Amino acid sequence: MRIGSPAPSYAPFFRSTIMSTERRKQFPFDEFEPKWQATWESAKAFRTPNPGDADFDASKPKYFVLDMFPYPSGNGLHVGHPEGYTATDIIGRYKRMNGFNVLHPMGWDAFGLPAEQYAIKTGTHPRVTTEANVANFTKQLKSLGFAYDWDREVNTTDPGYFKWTQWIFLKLYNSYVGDDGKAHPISELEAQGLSREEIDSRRLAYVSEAPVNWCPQLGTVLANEEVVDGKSEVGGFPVERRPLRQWMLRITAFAQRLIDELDGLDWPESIKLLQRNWIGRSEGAEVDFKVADGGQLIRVFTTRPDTLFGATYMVLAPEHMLVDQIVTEEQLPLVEEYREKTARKSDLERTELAKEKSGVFTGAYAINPVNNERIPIWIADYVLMGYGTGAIMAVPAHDERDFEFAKKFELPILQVVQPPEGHDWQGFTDNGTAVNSQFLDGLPTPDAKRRIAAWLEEKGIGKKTINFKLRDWLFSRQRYWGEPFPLIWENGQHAAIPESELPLLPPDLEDFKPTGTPEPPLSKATDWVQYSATATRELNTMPQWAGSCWYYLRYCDAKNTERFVGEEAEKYWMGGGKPGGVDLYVGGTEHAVLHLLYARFWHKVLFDLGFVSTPEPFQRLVNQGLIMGEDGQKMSKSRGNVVNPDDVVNDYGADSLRLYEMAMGPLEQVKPWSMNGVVGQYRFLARLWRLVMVEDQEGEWNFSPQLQDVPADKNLNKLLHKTIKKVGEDIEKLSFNTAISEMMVLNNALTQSEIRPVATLLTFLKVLSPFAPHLAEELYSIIRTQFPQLVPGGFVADVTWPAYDPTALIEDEIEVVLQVNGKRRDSITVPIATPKEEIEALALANARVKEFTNGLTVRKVIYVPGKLVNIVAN
RNA sequence: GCCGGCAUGGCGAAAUGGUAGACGCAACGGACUUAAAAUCCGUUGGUGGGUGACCACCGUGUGGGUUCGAGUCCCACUGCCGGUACCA
Repeated sequence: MRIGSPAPSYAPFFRSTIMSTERRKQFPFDEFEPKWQATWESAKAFRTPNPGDADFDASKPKYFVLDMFPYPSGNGLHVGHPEGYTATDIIGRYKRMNGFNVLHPMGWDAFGLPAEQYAIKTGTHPRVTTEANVANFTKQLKSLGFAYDWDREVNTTDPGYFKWTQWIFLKLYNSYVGDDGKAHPISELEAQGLSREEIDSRRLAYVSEAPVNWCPQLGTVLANEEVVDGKSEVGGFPVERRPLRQWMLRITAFAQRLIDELDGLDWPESIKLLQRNWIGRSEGAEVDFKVADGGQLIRVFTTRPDTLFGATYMVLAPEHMLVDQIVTEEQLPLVEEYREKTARKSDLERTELAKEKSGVFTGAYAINPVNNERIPIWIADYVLMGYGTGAIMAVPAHDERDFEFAKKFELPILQVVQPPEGHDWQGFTDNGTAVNSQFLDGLPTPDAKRRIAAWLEEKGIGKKTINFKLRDWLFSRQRYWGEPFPLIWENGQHAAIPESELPLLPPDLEDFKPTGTPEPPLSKATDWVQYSATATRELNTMPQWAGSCWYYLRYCDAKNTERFVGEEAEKYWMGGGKPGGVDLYVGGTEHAVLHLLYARFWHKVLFDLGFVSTPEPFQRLVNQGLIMGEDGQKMSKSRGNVVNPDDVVNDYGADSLRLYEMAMGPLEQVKPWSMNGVVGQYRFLARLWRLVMVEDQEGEWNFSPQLQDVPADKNLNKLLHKTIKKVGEDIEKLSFNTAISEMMVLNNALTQSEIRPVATLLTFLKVLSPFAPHLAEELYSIIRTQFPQLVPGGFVADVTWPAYDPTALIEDEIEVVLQVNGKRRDSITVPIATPKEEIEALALANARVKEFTNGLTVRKVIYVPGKLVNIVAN
């Protein structure tokens, strides 16, 4: 394809016929933006060759710049989307211009609830809805001129994609974590002769009974996001927790690595902290308490074993297995009632509504192993079955929750920690000194912890332990629109289907209505369910997170039918000698824990099994800030403050939108939208356009006679090189807003000069091109028609980033600010090479300085080279 | 409650410990126009003074501190935004 040879011709704009709704365009972006988008597309301008391709240049370094791919909702693009996308596009284009092979792809996280809910309502197959939404999103994204390699587009609902999601699941299913903390193939356990039960209990994907949100009125299982305050979002019916056979992923086996290996990543510290807190490592000890009379053991976890002497009662989670065994006949009715009541409550109710502590005495007692005291055993919902051992020793004197509970039920409170001066010991939870604790007395808390741990271990009744808040990942959903599990059930046992049967497509259902039982909708496809005469398929589907756990890998080799990603492609794009493979990952903070933790988990499993070459997926992470509405509120349909990017593109063009999204402020910051701000960027681009083009009487744009092939004067040249330098540095720092300001300064200077040197303008366009690629491309090609000898063929997107000339930046003279006692009083302009002594002398002799030092003694003269002189006098 | 982030003109913002407010918006004045829009030129933190070029003082949420010098560093506090919530 030949580029840019025909001279431009634009239709005149008839002002009189154009109404206010269709305001007159200040430059014909509506013509050239679609033109360049089509040109880039047909020229495959942003196709990225892979290792092995004929046009692949292995000598270039790689740069993998990634956006969090969107869920293609029916609402279309939101102005929040192009914020991150523009940032990565600028980086990607800039890196290309700097000689990198850039991988900058886009795709669709397209499984999910809304399409299924729409199907239930209208009967439209989710595939149809999804296709339409993807088409709309694609059109919208293409209208913004992003330099994606569309050949690498991925879609999580595409069988060619989810074949590999299912394949990775089978890897998880067929792996376990060894003593080395790494994933290994399950075949190793088989070789050791372990039983089927033992093997199943160690798989990274395993079956467990877990509670789901069951809504009897709606006759369906609900996702967490469909439950609001314990009621269904639709209809407001009560939702119960009901245990159901579920698939779980053993992410907890990676908890420590998920914490430790954050260290090598260039992520915001706040996000690392969020992940660490989510994983929630806590060091403590497990202690066994004997049940008096019964003899059963109750194991508790505590971070404060040093307070063991202060344990005056115990609490079991209501669901705790031992409750049935130890409860006395007398207390049984109360305990039963309490257990039933808590079972009905959702997690939300248990926490948010239970401000007031509740609980019931079981009638049983336990023996405190340190002093053989009999202490009562209670059940209470403030002890959670899912954390630790589901049982605690209560030390009311030094734990807020136990303190509250003990006060309410009038249980004894015994001091065992002496706080520092000025603190009340009741409810004191910090470090202090052990008291009333026999052999621990006088020890500071950390020492007491060590001492008691040793003692417990010696007696064989406890040991140091580490606990994590992180739970295993509930991986199954009772939904239609998700990846089916590549598993079957036969004689009550599960088994994987052969890899050759992947992808396992979901059955083509026509009836999407809930089954009315907790059975997943796939159960309706009776033919599909029957795998063989004796085996049936697993009916659950995977959660939406599944597809997004590995999509970045698929981008490296999106069309590979043999492997989830080709080895060579993976090594090249994900390699680079750092822990993480993706060089820059931009997305919202809402994924700080779940998506980013799940993806890291899968990646580590794949790494351990030798399928990928780095231990971490994402080296550098940046969170873009939320864009608020013009009213400063979060954008939402109900507030009516949503801005549609299509409207902005229509009125001001894609380049204006791109520029505005970047000029708003720092990328990471939360900031409000302003349509006037868009206009500012639009005017900037229009002014730049008019540097090259002038409008005649008929409203036709012609090449400007002010643009001439003459050398730039010294000041303009200095400004140009300053701009090249600053914009390049700012892009590297992701400070796009200040880069744009600097380009505006250059633009303003050019506007004000009578003659505009064409070489200056061409360089300016190169610097502008990552930000406003359409206008840059258009003006570049227009200038080529007038100065063919100055403008080589090809896209401006393909040119080399201009190098700035440091010599052009050298100032002949510098302005030195004169301060007296830190206050600016005057400034002097001196030749650059003026020695320090001379500048100081000039400063002291300065009339204004004298005025303010008059009558004072000069104590000190501070000279900051090239900047200022501060005279200290009193 | 706990954790994190933010606080600068009328507004969005900018400032390696060194001239606070670059750049943009809005506003105001002027040029062009029959007129308006657009465009171009200029003014624009506050208070006070001067006919004027200018000058002084005050000013980065509040109060202290470090420093020759603080929007920037330290301590204490206030307000707003986000996350999280009985994790023993």
